Amino acid sequence: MKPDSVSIREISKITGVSVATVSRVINNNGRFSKETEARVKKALKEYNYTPNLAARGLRTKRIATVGVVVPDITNEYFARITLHLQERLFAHSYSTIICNTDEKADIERRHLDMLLSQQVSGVMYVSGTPHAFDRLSHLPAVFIDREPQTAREAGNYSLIESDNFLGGALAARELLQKGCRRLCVFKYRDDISTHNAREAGFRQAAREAGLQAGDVRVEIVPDVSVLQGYEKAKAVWQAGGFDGLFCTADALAVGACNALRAEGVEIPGQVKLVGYDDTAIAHYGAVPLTSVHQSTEEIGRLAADTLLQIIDGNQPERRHITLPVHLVVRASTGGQSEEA
Amino acid sequence: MKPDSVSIREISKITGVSVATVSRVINNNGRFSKETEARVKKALKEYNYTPNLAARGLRTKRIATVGVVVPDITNEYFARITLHLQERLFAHSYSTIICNTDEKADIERRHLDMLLSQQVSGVMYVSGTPHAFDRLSHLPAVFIDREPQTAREAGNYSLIESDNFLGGALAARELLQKGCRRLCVFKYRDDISTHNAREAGFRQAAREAGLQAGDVRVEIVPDVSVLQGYEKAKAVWQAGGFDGLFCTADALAVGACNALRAEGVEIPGQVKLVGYDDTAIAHYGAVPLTSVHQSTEEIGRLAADTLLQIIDGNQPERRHITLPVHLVVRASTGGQSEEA
DNA sequence: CCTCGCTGAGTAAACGATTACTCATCCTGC
DNA sequence: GCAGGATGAGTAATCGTTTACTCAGCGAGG
Repeated sequence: MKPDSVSIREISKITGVSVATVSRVINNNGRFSKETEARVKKALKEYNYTPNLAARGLRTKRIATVGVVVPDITNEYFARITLHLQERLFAHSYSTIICNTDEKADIERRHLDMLLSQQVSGVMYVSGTPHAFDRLSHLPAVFIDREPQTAREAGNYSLIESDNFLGGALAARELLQKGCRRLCVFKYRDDISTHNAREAGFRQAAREAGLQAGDVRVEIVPDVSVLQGYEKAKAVWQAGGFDGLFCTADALAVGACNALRAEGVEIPGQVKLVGYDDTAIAHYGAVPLTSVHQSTEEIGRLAADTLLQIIDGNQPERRHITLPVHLVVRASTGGQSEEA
Repeated sequence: MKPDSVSIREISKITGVSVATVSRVINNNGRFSKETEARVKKALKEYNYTPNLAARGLRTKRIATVGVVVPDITNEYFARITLHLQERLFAHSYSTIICNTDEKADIERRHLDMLLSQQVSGVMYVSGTPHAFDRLSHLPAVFIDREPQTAREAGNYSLIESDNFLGGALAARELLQKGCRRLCVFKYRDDISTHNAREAGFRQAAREAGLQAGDVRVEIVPDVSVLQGYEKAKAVWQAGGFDGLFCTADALAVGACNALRAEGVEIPGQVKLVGYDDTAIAHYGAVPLTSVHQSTEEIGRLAADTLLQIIDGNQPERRHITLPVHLVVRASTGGQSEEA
């Protein structure tokens, strides 16, 4: 019913000032008298003016929109980060285009082409391996969780991650302190810095506690899914077993838990279990799961602020931010207390 | 490194044809010879031409982007729908701007203003009560799950939902068939068509089985959260109890399950429990949860196709689509079999 | 031989907003 | 009384595409 949207020109006609002045008032840019300002603002409100972002973007070559590239939005951890990113960016009047890549290079490529076409002012990579990073080497970018392996020379980006090494170490210490000696790690892939760091931290803590390298068995899984955890746990248990298991993602731990119980193994009696990310499933699973917690809110907030800094042309305060993590102890390691 | 992006004009200079012809080739629109086409296409590829969507949007007043308004992206059910929406829209070369409203009217309003500024060609409402629907009464829109209560006269929209009435009825029949007679329903709010329909279906099935209206107790909860389910279950149990509980969302059921077990109640021995949405937590919770399953994939696919039809100016085949649901029976009602 | 219709392609005007120039007016200080 | 700076505001070019007109050339029908 209402007019689709009035343009700056119509406001100009209505108020009797030129379009240039209207634009100046809108952007609070340049000089104009108090009266002019009042008159224009009144008209803007009254006629419900909505700026045409296409026109503005065309002229200024920048648009208050950033792309968010995420491997799987149905993963609760990623969803939470995405949510906080959006909240923060929205508060700075940026909008976000969320792209789900499913970890597929060709999908990511198409998404990036689209983002470039949209003239987005920056890109946020949530835990993604950027296969197509070269396409946007000149664009402001922030990586969350995973470091880009390629195109590292292009300078215009930052990395925000939580302390994965520490997270792995906390997991190991918890298991060791609770008496575990035959340790096992289920790690997601072998080429992701995030998960490698978790393993490294775990190993180091085990070494410090006097274990030999051979006392820690590491299994690689190709997917983060409950099913993968289930299958792998069944296989490893039947092939010799362990008394402490650390999974670099909660879903794996949940699957492992199910498999072990199906084998008649008691948790935490015979096997103790630690997951990662502290997702809802960890709270409410069959056996409440001890898990490494990282603050998605803080990650999102910092990442958004950093990207905005880069977009504004300021060097970010820090190029590489590492956030602390802590362990939430639950029944799967037989504990009540929560340790920082 | 690479040139930011070549424009149509540069392609025109390179190939020696006019910009108009280049545009025609790009859009496969109008007449041009085979040779011209080949020459232009070669140049486009070679110089890595990327269309400027701002310019195109400015000229054509429409842009291949739709807004997706969702109350809470961290809710697995919404996230799955959003994912499938995006996949489908992306396949038709539309991009999506995902907006999280947190069910807050003012946030929704700001999001909608932004979407209008972006000149999006349509809006998808995922299970949201459109508080600000009037802002976009002229825009193509598809509602998923919840029917708009206001501005209903504006004709340009469709509604996709699953059969909530049937879902409620299936839940009731399952509980009744397993011997429950003192039934209780935890319903999310009292003003949401979706959840009201679930309750209505539940009541009707109970009536058909010979129960009196008084045999079904209904409790309203203000939030879909595990905590709410926990508190409400504790209170209701201590105030008299029930032997069959239906929650209109899985999270509530998980909370209720925890509370009841904390009270020493056996599930499914003393109380049987049915949830809704069949989310991961239903599979892997402490007691695997019987739940009503709706296909997020189908909902997403249909919604996307319908919105595209409306955008293209065709009346959608059906203005109101209702999808079937089925019950997945698990331990919380003591069952193994899966019923359609 | 003239005219008509078709084909392929160029010219130029939008779309809505921003901004570099320009300019009239007024004030201030000498 | 006048130079010169400050102030407020208008003119017009521009961003990259699309598209309504226009037109030259060519083949066919009368």
